[in-house]
Amino acid sequence: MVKETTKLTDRQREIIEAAISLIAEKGIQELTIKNLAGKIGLSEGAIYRHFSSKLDILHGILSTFKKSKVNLLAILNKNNLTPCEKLKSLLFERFDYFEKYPAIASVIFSEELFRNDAELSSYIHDIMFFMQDVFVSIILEGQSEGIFKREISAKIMGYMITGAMRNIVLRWKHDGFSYSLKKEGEELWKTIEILIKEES
Amino acid sequence: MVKETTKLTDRQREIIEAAISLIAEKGIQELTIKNLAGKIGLSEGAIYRHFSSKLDILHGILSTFKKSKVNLLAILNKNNLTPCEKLKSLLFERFDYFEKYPAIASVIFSEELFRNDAELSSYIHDIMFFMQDVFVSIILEGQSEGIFKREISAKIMGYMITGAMRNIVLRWKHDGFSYSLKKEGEELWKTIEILIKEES
Amino acid sequence: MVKETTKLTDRQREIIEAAISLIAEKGIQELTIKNLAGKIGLSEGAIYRHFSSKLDILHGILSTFKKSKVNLLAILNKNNLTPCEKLKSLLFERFDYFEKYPAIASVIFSEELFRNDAELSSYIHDIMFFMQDVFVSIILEGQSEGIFKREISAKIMGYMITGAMRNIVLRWKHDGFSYSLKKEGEELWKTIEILIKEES
Amino acid sequence: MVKETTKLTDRQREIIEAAISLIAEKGIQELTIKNLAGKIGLSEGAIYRHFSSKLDILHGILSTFKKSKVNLLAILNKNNLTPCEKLKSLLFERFDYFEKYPAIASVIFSEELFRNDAELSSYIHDIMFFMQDVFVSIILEGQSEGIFKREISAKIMGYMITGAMRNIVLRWKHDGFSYSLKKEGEELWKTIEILIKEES
DNA sequence: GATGAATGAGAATTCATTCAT
DNA sequence: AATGAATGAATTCTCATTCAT
Repeated sequence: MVKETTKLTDRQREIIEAAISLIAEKGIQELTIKNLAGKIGLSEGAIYRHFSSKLDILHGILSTFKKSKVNLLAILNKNNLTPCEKLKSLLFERFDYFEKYPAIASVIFSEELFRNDAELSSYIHDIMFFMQDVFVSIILEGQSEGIFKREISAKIMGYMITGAMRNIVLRWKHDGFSYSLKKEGEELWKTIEILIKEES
Repeated sequence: MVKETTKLTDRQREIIEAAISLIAEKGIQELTIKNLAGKIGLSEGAIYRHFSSKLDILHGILSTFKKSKVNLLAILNKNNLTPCEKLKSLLFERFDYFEKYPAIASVIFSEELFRNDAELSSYIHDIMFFMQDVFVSIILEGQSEGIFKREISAKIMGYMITGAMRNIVLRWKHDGFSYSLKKEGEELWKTIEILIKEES
Repeated sequence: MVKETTKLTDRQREIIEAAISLIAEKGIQELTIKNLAGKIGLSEGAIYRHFSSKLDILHGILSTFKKSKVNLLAILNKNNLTPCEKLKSLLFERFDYFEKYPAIASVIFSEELFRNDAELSSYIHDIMFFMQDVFVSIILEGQSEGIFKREISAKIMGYMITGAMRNIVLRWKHDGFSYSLKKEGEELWKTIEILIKEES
Repeated sequence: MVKETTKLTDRQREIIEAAISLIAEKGIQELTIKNLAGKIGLSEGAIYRHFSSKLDILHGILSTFKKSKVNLLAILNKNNLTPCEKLKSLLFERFDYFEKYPAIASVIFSEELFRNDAELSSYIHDIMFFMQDVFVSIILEGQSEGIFKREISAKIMGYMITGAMRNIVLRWKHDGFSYSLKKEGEELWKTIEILIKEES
């Protein structure tokens, strides 16, 4: 079993990356040990040198996702930023990340794929909920500072922002990654800013 | 092959309902002919008297979803409603529907599940995009009438609304359908109303 | 069980004919109750009103073949014909028959198709061997009258004649029944005549 | 997919041999993956490590048959042989081969068995037609040299010879391989020789 | 580390046959 | 007579996993 704290070997990283892109390209049903081994150029048996089971590989994938939480927290804790700036950089950080790793973007928004295993399922929900929570806490901060509208529900606003991100990313994927995701992110931000800011 | 226009027999409806709730409860991987037959109390072979293949059943499921499009259009075309009222009834209609058919709600927001088959995949994307488009067209209407903020992107707003709906429904499911979805819908509407309305 | 002596009903005949042409067109693997019923426009269950089992249908097919034995015997016993004339009319009778019922021709030469069931297997071998025997007895007759070469083996000659017939018919079928089988039969007869006749 | 040019592994050869004898003993309907695996003492799944599909196995069988073409061509090209000698050695070579591999003999003459798949069907027809053509070309050679009767049709003669071979082999099989096929071959040759040779 | 053969469980599907209506 | 639903066995094939080399 790959412990979360354990550093991954090069081979393990390679396998996880291959698994992610396999899912991103063709869906979870194509993530078979055979396809995975084929993609890397290993035999099927060899995979088991590096992961004790397929489930273990899926865990590895989700651990990878979890790592990106660190970036979020860094932003959240930059005290020199206003809530508005925080919100913006958070959003842009996410879109940058997804543009850089489209395969991960495809997979991270497909929670349902992991429904089979209880542990995996709660794992990915954690990740999604954490992202929402980060947004919510910034919004609350902004509301308490009086720069964001106080009458709206921060929780709902969190849902709206992460939901919109998901829709944008998945449509981007559906369109074959054919345009700049960053620009979509800027458009999203513009609208959020207008919506959320308290009239001064 | 089950034609879209064909009326389904009772058995076919029964099978599709069983399939939807199987997916909702345990995920698409549990949708096997064996489980399906077991759930209904039939032999595996018997399923094939009613659907020519498993794919055909999945088509049947998606057709069921598509039918709910009709409700949306009915609202869209109620000319005596203001855009604001339209938006509200649309939202509530959806939440009512999902509360009534939680299994469908679980499945309809899991586009990725159908990625295996190209036809199914585009089918479900159609359904999702259609819902977004309906929201967008109402928002545009409201903007042109000057009652919704003109500076925001209607498309983005559509993404935010459907995205929020999805997040709410999935969290509701994740929490075991333990509270009223309707109330969540009302909360969502309250926030949307505040955000979108032009200050008079 | 359909007794051999029993007269077939119209429906039974219809079913057997459909079965034969199904085999002729697409091979024995396509002879399923479903296909058969579909070809006639009946339900699958209905077939069992007329035959107690699929095996029974196959028996019916072979009985049909067996009936054509009668024609052969009639020729064999025409005492006013010389062995040479008998041989010729026998040959032509067969080619006429096959040209008229190409489906039967396709099937009767495919003994192997019936290998599954011991009874059917010996049945069809009977038919084939009977045909060979008829040829052999005529050849022997001709040899004893001194008009056919005495040094050749009548049995081998029988093999050669029926074997050639089979090859001609199957190639004819392979070529899509696109030319006259009768002409091929004449060519065959011309060669046989030359080969077999004693120089006078 | 097993390429024709690819050397087969030991296991592949073993599987193909088992398949051929299974067909020979009990007919094509008994050639199931289960029976095949059972005969070799493997699990069903294991078969698929060596052949990608059942069709692939059937291709393998036919490739085996095709290889015996080489022997025929070798005889055809022995320039020091007279047409008469060529014909004789060809015939004997075939009977030797069939006596050595009775299973193959059973199968090679059952073209109809492979009718299911278009490719297989044309494949086996190729093999049969090739054998006929080899006989025809030798007969034509003999006719042009004036040692075979010129008035007979070489094509028909080819049909007669291969047809007789088939009848002899299948009767031999039907009789449980209980006598020497070689002797039958000699009898056939004696008759052919008498029939075909020009009186000097 | 890596390979390749093997396994056993399970998947979708087909088929002959039965039976209530 | 005929239908339509149902069954149970069989079939091809896939997959995660194991293990000797």
